[in-house]
Amino acid sequence: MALKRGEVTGDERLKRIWQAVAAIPRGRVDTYGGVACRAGLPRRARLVGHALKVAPSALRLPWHRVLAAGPRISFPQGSAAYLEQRRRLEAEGHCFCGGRLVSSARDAGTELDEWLWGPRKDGR
DNA sequence: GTTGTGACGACTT
DNA sequence: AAAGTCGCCACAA
Repeated sequence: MALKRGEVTGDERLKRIWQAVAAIPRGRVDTYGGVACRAGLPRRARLVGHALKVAPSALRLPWHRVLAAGPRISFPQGSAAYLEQRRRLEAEGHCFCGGRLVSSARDAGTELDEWLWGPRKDGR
């Protein structure tokens, strides 16, 4: 309807991204690239950021669990958003050092993949 | 239609 | 290790 270019405005993708973000379990974090990949949109990390920005608060998306590569918070250090995200992450059992998120499991050099989503043997 | 910017990431120098 | 560059795409001016 109403949309030209033979496609939607991207709302479908936004929903997909929101769904992927909502699927992040508590106490777990993911990166923009990871969310994009899970949403079926590889290389669209920026799109994920945009999706989160335009995401309605009514969705109750755990946006604070989405971090930039690093893992670090994408917001400028010291900004309100940065502090809030950090606080929420700490409330879920994460630790922060400087601009970097430090997990107790990561300390030994655990692979980021395992640290992020754990071993998935279903081969998916 | 072009340009710049952005809640990014990966690669290259 | 740090900075620069490119890719990718949506949106505002």
